[in-house]
Amino acid sequence: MNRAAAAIARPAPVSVEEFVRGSSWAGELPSGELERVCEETRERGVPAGGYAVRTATPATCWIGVIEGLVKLNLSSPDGRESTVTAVSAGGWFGEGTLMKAKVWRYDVVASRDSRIACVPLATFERLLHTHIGFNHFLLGQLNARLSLMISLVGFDRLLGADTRVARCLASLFDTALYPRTGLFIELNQNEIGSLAALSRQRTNQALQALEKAGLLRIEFCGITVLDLPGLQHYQGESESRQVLKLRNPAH
DNA sequence: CCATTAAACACCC
DNA sequence: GGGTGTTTAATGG
Repeated sequence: MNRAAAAIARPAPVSVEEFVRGSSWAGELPSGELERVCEETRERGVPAGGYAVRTATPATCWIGVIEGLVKLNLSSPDGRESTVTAVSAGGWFGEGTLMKAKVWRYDVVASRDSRIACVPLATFERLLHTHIGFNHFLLGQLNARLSLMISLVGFDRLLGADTRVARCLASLFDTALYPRTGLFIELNQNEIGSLAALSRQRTNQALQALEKAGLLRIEFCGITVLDLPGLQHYQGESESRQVLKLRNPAH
């Protein structure tokens, strides 16, 4: 097991300690406390396709992505899976679970070889109870997450397929939640479909439309975003009539 | 009808 | 061998 983790951390570009010290909330802590957090935080390697977290298991740590990309997956009883969002390097997740149920409500699957930082529950609770600056960070984080989720519900209910793919991809660039997302997103078309709740071939059509519109480039096992504002505001033609049907039905 | 999708294909990294 | 692009038949609004 440790062999795998060591193999994944090839040249180890960023140590856990460097990662924690470089996090946006590190500045909210006094130096002694930050040092203690660094000592208590453990690193874990997760190979592509491996689980960082499994649904219905106890949540014992707050998790930051040092390197790689992980997907937060919901699964239905019949075995289908849907990706709620993907967390890239620099992102943190699980604070809501640690503060409430303390049982994971989703799977977290590495979409490629990843390294994660695990802040133990006890450490997280100490920060929560003793540092107001950390609380400010958490409020911002929860607010950003809520905002993202409201957007996602809107995508599902109001948008057509092409536009939904565009917005779901754009949502991965939320700077508050995912501070260091590069323009290349290493997700295959199956995974993008899972994000937008679409089949693979419909996703492929949508991506081709977006590429034709000059908003992104389709790569092998991923896409490169060329025009992020364009993706955020994209409105396909075929969708507009579906939206019209929903607008002012009585008038 | 029209759009979507699962299944099955043929490429090609 | 898995990711991609495309076709076909089946399905559902």
